Amino acid sequence: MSGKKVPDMDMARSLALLWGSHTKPGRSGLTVRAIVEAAIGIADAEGLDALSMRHVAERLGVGTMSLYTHVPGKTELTDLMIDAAYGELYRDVDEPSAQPDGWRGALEFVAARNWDLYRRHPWMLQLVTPRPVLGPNASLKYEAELRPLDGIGLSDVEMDSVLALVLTHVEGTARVRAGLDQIEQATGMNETEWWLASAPVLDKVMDASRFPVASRVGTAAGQEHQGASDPAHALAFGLARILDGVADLIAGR
Amino acid sequence: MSGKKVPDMDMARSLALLWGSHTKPGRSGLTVRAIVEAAIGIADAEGLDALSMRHVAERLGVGTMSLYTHVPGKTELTDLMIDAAYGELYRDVDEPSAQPDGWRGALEFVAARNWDLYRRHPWMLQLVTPRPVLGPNASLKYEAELRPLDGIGLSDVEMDSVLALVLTHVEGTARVRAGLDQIEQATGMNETEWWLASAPVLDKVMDASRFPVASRVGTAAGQEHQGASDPAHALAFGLARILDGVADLIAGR
DNA sequence: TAGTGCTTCCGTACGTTGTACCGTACGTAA
DNA sequence: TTACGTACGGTACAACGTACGGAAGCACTA
Repeated sequence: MSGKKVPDMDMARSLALLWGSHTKPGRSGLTVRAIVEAAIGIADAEGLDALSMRHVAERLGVGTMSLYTHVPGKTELTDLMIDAAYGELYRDVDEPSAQPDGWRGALEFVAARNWDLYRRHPWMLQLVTPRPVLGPNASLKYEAELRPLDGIGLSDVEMDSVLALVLTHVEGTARVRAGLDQIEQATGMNETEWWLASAPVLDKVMDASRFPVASRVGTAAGQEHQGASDPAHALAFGLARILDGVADLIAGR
Repeated sequence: MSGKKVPDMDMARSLALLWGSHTKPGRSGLTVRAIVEAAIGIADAEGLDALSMRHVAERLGVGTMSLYTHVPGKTELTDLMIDAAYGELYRDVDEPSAQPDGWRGALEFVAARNWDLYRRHPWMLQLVTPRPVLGPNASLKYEAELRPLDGIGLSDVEMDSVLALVLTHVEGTARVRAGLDQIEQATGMNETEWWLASAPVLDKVMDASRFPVASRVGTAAGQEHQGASDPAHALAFGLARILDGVADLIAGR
């Protein structure tokens, strides 16, 4: 009952790290910023599984334990990585609301930007936590993505719900996309090749007599997407349905 | 260039395990089924992080390496866990299509069942891979969930897309829910307590002068949900919008 | 019944991981 | 020049998945 961590302390420490300006480099040039950049480089190139403190230290030409002088632990490092990545999203806070085609065009833009971000940094999908990382870029992201929804007939709570819905959809489809990429990299077999190779197995599994609808639809969808799933198509299709539903909500006022 | 695994071999082995009837217990009573059940018990109670081969063996009163006689490795074990969990979903293949209120009621039922499944087995959210686990229960799930969408004016590909959209939405919101539970268990602080405690920090982060919309909407949503997010509300709100959008698609024919 | 062989069981060991602990060595201020 | 504080990093520990090889029990045949 006593080994419990005190969240306040951790949070204060994380916040100081996230918001603290760049500390001066020590005698070996080691900086929080440099550590974060090295970590992101590794995660981008080799995946989150390859991200170890030893690996980061090695890339920086530094002893492993030296990292702990600047960063409390791996958890805080990943928080810093996430906030740094959020910084890539928008040029300025009005970029989404400046898009053409009103709130619909803006949400499509937001979806595309988040999708691209996840494609560049697929490791983010393994690190996202329900409680937001309260870094300097998270607030800006939230403001930028909310502005186009202001004054179109939604309540404040609805604005938040609509944005969350779109972001959850993008995250879900991006996760599938990232998973496919990871499998392809691991096995050297892309989705289409896999689908073609496992067609006979799928036919047996999807027994047409026991599962008539599944076998028919599965075959049609497989042919269309040349694989078990097509995340890019799912993103577009789902977003269109969601935005139609939001339009209904607004029109119902 | 030679250490690459041959997917076909792995797949054949996995399929044999998934579909193979229960092998007879050896001289210590060890069975694939028993191993899977023990693993699920651990993952349910202590989370996926606590699921180790040593732990499973300990629970069964068996040497760690004995497990490898019955299961090739941890990856295959988790595949078996997932398929076993899918078996809990539906009483029979017509349960979703027998729901009242047509395709809409059926999809709401499907969403609720998947949501409940993820609440019972939150570890599934950390294991789901884009390529389906081709076990005996996956096909049944697919058929059961597709049937209510048959003959309502959607093409085959659209049926698959609509189902995938709903399932992705449920998975995304359930992931948030599971994340909150995990944090609460780790810190002993529930979402509302955390939100109340970090209100001053949030006020500073969401500077009302720089981020007027974010601070206003964030406050409203926070008050409404008594926390940074409310997955159950997000599930219902999002599903309503999605189903409205699907209705538009059908009506547009 | 004795022998033979196959399968099941499992102890040991290796290479990983995050990080606690503590000694060393350097840059800066007095 | 001396002294202090901080940055650096070597070693060590517990936990992980699992390769390897020995030991032991069961089902057969002779």
